[in-house]
Amino acid sequence: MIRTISAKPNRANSGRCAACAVRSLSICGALDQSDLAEFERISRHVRLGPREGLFAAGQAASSVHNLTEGVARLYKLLPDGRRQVIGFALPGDFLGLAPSDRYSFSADAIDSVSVCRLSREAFTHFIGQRPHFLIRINEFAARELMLAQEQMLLLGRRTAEEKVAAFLVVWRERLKQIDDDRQTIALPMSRQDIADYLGLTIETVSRTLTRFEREEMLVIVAGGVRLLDPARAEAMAAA
Amino acid sequence: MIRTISAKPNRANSGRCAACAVRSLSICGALDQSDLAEFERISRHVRLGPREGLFAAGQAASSVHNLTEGVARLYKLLPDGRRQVIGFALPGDFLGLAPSDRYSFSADAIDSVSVCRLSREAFTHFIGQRPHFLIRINEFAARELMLAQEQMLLLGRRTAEEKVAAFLVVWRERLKQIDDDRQTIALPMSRQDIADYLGLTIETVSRTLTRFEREEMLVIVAGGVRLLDPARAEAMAAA
DNA sequence: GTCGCCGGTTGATCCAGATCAAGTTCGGCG
DNA sequence: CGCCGAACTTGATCTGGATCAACCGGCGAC
Repeated sequence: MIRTISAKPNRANSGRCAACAVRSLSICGALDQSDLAEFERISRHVRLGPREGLFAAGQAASSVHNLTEGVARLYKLLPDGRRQVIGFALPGDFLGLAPSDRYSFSADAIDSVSVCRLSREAFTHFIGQRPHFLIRINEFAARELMLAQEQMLLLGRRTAEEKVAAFLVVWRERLKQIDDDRQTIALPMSRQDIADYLGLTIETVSRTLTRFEREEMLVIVAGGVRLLDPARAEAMAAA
Repeated sequence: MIRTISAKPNRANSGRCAACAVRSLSICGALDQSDLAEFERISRHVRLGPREGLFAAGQAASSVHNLTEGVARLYKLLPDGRRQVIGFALPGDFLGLAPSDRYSFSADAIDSVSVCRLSREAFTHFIGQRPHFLIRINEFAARELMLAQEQMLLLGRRTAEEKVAAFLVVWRERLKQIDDDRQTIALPMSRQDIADYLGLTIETVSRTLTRFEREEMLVIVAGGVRLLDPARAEAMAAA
């Protein structure tokens, strides 16, 4: 009886992965039909509301996650409460490259988020059987690492103005990649999140955006900004 | 004839990898006897003097490197010359996780450095045949990524004092891991390198170290520092 | 030797961005 | 509707670390 119940969600979700809108963007892009069926069997679809946590730093890293919908913030905290947002995860992003058995950062939903959750154990076994999948994971890791290095340059050596401009340019590029190519750049995260991502205060982010608006580089709208002068933003971001 | 000449260095170096002091620390720790022979065949041993470049950002990423001796600095430059050191590579470290076909950062020798250099092509082929090796590479990538995230926290949210203390503590730990466990922490890199790593100026690094010395937390010696009060340094580094 | 240079230290001053302190806007809710 | 609170903006002031400017000391060239 228990076996039947536990099998049920999988049957109900049959084809879930095959129908996944972000499959080709995600690590699952490297999986064929039969791989996909197995992946679906070992993964569980989870929905989270705004502000709900996916996992927290220090917890046993029992699961890996594949984001399919929404935006998540990834961050680290110092004992006194200072926070560094180390990234924003978008659909297609994989959260599970951990070198230890504990999460080294926390992740929570910004808006409504959907993820595929797999036990780390099952995931490790799964990848061990599939070298092409491992290569894919590797590519993702290398890309993450390059982004992290770019962010170090930003945090260590750029001015507030450059930081905000670079953030907008890179974020726009990422949204474009997941096919959200509107003139308005959606900013689902709060000013505080942006500040903690850029190593600034909320006031500096706010002032800088206001100034960009005054200088007619962009317009601040509900839930985002509209870039009027992308070239200028890109120039600021570049140096 | 050409074939004989090109085979010669390999024969001369036979057993080079088997005798490698840092093999167990490096990605090669995942290789068995026969893997190792093949790895040796496709790799070339290169020595570099102080300040010599391993590769530069923007160049075609034709090689991957495995550091076996010495210390290298990895860094990114902005068009106006501002520099961010994104890491220091020690024996056992692997430089080759690139998501694109161009190097995204530059690397050069700080002191005398030895590396194993492999063509990216041969390396890609090599790992494709060896899933256990891929898993090892993955572990290295995950560790790199975690270090990068820790560094983002440092760059974005820590004070100058915390940055310098954290740098010393982490660096000491790394030296310990490669069996350089002396009371004196060797600092082969310049003050400028440290400043560019921590997102500070050379003056601030110098002043902070001098103050630590005045406060009897450490003693500045030629080529490094001697930690008198590691507990205090660790407390500073923690928060 | 001693000259010059390079890496490092130290001091005085400056300023970008933090901090402190009000406003303002807006969406949710009785 | 009007009240509340959260998110954001704006203004005034402060300060940690940058910048500017000597200076020191060791060492390699000659």
